[in-house]
Amino acid sequence: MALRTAGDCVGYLDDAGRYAFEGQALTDIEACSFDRRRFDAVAADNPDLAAALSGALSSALSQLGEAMLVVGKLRSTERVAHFFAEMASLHRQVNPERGPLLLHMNRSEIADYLGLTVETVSRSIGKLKKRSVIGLIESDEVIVLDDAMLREIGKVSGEPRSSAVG
Amino acid sequence: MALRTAGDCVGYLDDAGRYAFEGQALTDIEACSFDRRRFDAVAADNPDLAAALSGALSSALSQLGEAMLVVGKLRSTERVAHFFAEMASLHRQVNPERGPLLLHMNRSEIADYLGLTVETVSRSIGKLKKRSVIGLIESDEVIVLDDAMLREIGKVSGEPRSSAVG
DNA sequence: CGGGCGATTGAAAGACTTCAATGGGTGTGG
DNA sequence: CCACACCCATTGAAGTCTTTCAATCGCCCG
Repeated sequence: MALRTAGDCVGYLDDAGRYAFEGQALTDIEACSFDRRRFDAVAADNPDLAAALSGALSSALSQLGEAMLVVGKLRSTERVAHFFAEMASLHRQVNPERGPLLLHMNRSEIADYLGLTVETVSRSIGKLKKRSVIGLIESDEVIVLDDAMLREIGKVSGEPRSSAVG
Repeated sequence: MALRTAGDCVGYLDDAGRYAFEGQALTDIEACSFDRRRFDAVAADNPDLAAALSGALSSALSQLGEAMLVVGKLRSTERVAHFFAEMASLHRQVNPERGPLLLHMNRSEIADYLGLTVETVSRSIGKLKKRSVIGLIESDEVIVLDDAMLREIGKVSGEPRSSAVG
């Protein structure tokens, strides 16, 4: 339900206080995990760490809130545009040099992430391509041709549901 | 994007570390707010409080995750059923005695909460009523006639999208 | 009684899904 | 080395669901 990149924390404590996490790595990764008891002990002595943890949780919360709005209020092509914009943002964050955006996800995974079907995703990508907002090198290698337009299309606005941005 | 009831915490810290919250009270409420600096100081000395705060955040996170699935994978009538089930659950939690469920929301607010239109919500409620899953006293006073069925209809399952529960 | 607001209902249009078929790439076995 | 099977992406057509546009109904209030 959310995308993470290098340096991010994952997981949370469920209602029973147990660590909960489900995820899938899109690339090779390195990850650290900590013993809960010892981590809490350290956190108790380091207000900064506790604050950072709380910050991570808050950040995840606002990210999920954003995703809710995307899924609840955006049409298929708009959702796909938002997804690409999000991906591009993460990509820049880790990989400053300009280069094609590697999705590391096939259509089926994208569809699942956006609550759509494979076919709709494919058609939406087609529209974005035809409008020259993006370009495709491979089916999972994207070039953002018009970042401003991409963000505009994928933007969540308060209006009902008809911002068919030309 | 989420429903809260008596005793719940609201709000979180945004990326800049500032308190962020938007909400709407459906009934008269009493609320407490705390000075951030002093609260943090107290939390630093009370690991239990810090843990409770972290728990509240985690709980909000899992609640939002659930909502994501509802909005992303359920059809209109299923979403409405889920909403009623959720409402009924909160209602029981605060108000154990059997009684009609007061929504405190009009159709427009429900529609917004579920990412649907007023008309669709109205039609979905009509279907639930016709199937004798719920009954209406007033437009915002509901009686749950078949709680099991309500939960079944509003359940998020892994299957694609065609569990037209008879 | 008329006006206004919320809810419901109907009809048509629009969007997405589902079913079905095709094309491109890759990997395997003959 | 090539043929074939397979997976993924794309495209087409039909079907289903939701939205949009409109009209009606009931209720409360002035």
